[in-house]
Amino acid sequence: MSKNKILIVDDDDDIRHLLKYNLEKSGFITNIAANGLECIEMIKSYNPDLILLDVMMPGMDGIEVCERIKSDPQNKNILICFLTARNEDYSQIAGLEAGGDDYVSKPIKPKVLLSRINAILRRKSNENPKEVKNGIQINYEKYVVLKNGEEVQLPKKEFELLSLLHSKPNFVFRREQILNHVWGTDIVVGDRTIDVHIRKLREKLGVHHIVTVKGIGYKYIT
Amino acid sequence: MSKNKILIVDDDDDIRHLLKYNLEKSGFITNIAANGLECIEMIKSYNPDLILLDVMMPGMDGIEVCERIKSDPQNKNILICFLTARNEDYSQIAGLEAGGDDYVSKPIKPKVLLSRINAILRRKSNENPKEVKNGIQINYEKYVVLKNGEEVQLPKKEFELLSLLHSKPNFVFRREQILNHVWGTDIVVGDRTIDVHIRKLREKLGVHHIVTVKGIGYKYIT
DNA sequence: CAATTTTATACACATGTTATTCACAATTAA
DNA sequence: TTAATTGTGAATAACATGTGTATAAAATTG
Repeated sequence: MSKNKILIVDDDDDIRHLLKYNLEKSGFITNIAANGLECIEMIKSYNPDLILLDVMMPGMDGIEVCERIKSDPQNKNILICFLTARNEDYSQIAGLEAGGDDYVSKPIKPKVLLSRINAILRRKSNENPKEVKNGIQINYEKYVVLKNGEEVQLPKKEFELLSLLHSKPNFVFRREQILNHVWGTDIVVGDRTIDVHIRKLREKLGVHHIVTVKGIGYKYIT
Repeated sequence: MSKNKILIVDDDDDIRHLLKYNLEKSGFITNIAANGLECIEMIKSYNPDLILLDVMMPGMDGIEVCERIKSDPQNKNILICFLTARNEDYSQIAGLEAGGDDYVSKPIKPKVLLSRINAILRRKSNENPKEVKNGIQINYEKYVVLKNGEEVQLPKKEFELLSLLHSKPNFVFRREQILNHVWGTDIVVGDRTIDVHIRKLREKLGVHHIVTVKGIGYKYIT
């Protein structure tokens, strides 16, 4: 698992750098933004996994920043953790929290923050376990396959077929199972269809990843 | 190895009894439940090894029943095999399948069901890698045989034949039994067919693993 | 919305594998 | 020894899969 990138957004310079220091010491890659605008501009280039977002900021407040971020489907897998001051109104945050994120109250205790961050990331990584298997990594959200780090765009059916096989490495999927999962039960396709898609995958990923088990089906090997 | 207990859960009375009849004929102990609630109530007292669980049922559907069962750590070694109708949505089953179970599509052919059940049970009994029997180990998921740790790919019939013999080391299977299990009861093959397959296995695994019992059949020795 | 490109499927045929048969040799048990 | 049974080599049948190409369907683009 590669290091997680965290974007710290707070108008207070001291807090920014305190957090940066602590998080980097714990192995995260960090970057900082002083306000909502900077944050939004930075997302594209920095592509953080998680944003620590101060709620109370001059100009655009954290809630609004969050809404803007989440409104772009491209960012739907970016996690947001609010930093809230004591006495802050939690009602709005509560709503967002239902979306899966979290918040930490100031004053921030590094240990608390850290465990909170780890919890969020763990939750997230459980959601879509994208381990690398045999040089092939699948990103279900971006709908893209990484072959030795290099992005390979696969058409829908090929992607789904690979996902299935990849989800259980070394497990032999019967042709019937493959049909049911990738094509669905009500669709009838010729019996060469699976083979053709397997061929395409082998062309794109290299022949050695998918192994035929004659009379049964196919398996993705590690 | 004691007889395996199977709990059959389906709302259709005919199917329940058809399955019960077939499975008992094949040597399983069975019990039936007509819906999810009955099933769950029955688990504690009956303690099945495997549950055949219809997906589409009035009230609680099979998926939910499964989730409930699996949520209790006590039941974690109960196997679940879904019975699915054509046109059923497999997306949820896919996830559960990753847990190690399987499914059979309706209309259920007794022979398919039986071989599926046996595969699941074998897979299971193979899970905790106990002693290797005479240097030969079978991996039912990968559909390979490990000969001193080295993978050997066997064709379907050879694999099934070996699986059968291997499942009960030192037990002599009569030729008739072998035919029934590997070839099925309605298929007629010449009387040299078994021998030929045995020969192939001996070639691939070494002659000393399978012993002929003249006039009776064969056994896999440890 | 028509043109174009991409993706999905079909199909015929090549290829390779697996299953089976058969004639006959070897073995074994009585 | 003999009759039954099993082992074996080689031929063939049956089958499953790979592949080139055609076509259909879907998505994209101007």
